[in-house]
Amino acid sequence: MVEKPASQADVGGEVEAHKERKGLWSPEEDERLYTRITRHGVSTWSSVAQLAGLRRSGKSCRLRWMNYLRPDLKKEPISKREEETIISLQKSLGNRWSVIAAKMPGRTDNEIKNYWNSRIRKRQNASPAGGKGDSGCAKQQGDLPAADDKASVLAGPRAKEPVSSMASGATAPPVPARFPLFACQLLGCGGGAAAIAAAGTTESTTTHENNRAGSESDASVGNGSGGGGDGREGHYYYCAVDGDIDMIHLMSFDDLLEYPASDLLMDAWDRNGLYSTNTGNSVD
DNA sequence: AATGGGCCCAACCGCGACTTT
DNA sequence: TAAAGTCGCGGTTGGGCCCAT
Repeated sequence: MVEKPASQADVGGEVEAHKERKGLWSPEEDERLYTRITRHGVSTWSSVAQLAGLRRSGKSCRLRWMNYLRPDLKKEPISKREEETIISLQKSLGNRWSVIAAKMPGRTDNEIKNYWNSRIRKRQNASPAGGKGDSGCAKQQGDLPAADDKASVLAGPRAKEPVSSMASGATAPPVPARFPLFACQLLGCGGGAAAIAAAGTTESTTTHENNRAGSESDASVGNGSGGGGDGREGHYYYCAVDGDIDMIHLMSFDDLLEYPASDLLMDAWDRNGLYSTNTGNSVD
């Protein structure tokens, strides 16, 4: 993907040494950017470009990191379940790709936007009946309105909201220590998984896959699945994602309790780190 | 084997919001 | 308070790949 003609890849070339480069990134540029960010973090993106010795705009560096180099990105294709999430969230949030991406750990807004534009929208246009023709889960999606609605509520009416800022690298707010850590999964393919965890700490156990760069000094680096406040006083949520849960909904404990117990699979950890599975809706 | 069209994805562009001075 | 700098978002584009002809 990053291959390019040699004429465009002369990172250190003398010709046009001061001219900003555009186009595809070479492996060497990727290496420089990755090394720079993982070792020193990000102060400003324009300085990253400079200090990494790249003739790229800060904007371009940011885009490359966010969409390709970030260690917490998923490399595998978007799954059926994730596709359903995209459809569901797009329906409730519109084309707020960054907000949608913030609810899908490891996925970027660009990736989701591309996926939507190239596949889902096209398919929906092809089927006049509202674009649900191909999904055997359409009914279940309709039967689980809460997931969408809650996502919508938590996203809030404003353009700026905390989930989005987490995806952009903001620091997670402290999570109240009194809550046990748990993750739950809504039954039914339409609803997909709902995973949520409130932890005694904001670290390690709740992050998705890895958070290598996130351990660096700058908060903008590789924040994993993140977490944050839900915008309502006194409520915090935190995401927990494991290999089987490839998408999440964020909700408060109160929101979660609105689901009937039969709709929930609960994997739970207590605050001592003890794990049990399918414990029903007893989140307390 | 050549080629034309469609698809997919990485990256750019323009703009608004936010932050800093 | 205003201006400049920076960031982040959504829309769009360009090019490579794949497949049918």
